[in-house]
Amino acid sequence: MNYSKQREIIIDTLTKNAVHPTAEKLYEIIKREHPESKIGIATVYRNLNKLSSAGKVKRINALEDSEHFDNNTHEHYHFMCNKCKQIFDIEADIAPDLVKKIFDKTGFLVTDYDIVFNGICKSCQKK
Amino acid sequence: MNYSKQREIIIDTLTKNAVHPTAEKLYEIIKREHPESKIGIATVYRNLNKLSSAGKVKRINALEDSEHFDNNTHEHYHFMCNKCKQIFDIEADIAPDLVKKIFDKTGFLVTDYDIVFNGICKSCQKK
DNA sequence: AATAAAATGATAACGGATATTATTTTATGA
DNA sequence: TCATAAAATAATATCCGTTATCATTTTATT
Repeated sequence: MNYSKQREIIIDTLTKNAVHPTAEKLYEIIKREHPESKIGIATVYRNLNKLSSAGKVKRINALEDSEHFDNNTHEHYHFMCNKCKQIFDIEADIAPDLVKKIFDKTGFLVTDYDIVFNGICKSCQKK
Repeated sequence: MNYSKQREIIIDTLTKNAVHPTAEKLYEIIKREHPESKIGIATVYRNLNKLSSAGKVKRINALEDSEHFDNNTHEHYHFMCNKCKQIFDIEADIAPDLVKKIFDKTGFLVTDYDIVFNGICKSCQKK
């Protein structure tokens, strides 16, 4: 992967915005914060795809219309609040050894997975 | 929900096809098996949405372009093989008490979730 | 500096899903 | 059982997130 200014901005912006933005959201932020960059939406999609194939970004399939992205590729899950629509991190230790358990039980080799819980977050419950 | 012949066919066909079809696939099967029914694709989508809101059908977000549906609404997970693209069931006991664990740990109230593993199934590994 | 490979911007195109609308079917109850 | 309102349907236009295309620019290599 060759260097590009745009990719640097994309990675940088995703890292600074740990809110798990969609490609579109990320594009908006970049346009706002780097108006000189003249970056195109296709470039954002192209790079997020490339980075997620390379394992440098995690794609989150959030039971919604569009995908979200996360610069944290360490094992963890997500929780999306149905009211405020925010996405929170959930530590992976609530369900240990999933890959091994599945292999032992079924012989299936898990290479990737994505766990997204839906519900109401703590602060939205109080409202 | 009022009765309709089309909805009956949709439920019936989904029940008989435990392969977790997409709306489009289901539509094709119905056209083939009930050519007299003249069912429209929008009706299939409309009913699957309605049935899943009513909890009578489970929507599966399979890290793919389109959604799949499952008539089995009991708690279980899914495994999608990257080679043969088949979707298999995984029993829920590999990760017990997720909802409770999340609530205890974070205060978030989980109302729904969807776990889809990706990888290579047993028979595709041999090839 | 010359060249090839990679990346970009602009935008057309794709495709899954939904909205629209006129029509038909179902449920209700007089 | 007929009249009426609500629900559902078929056909299709539309929406919108994402990808493909392609001419141009940038990066890496020698």
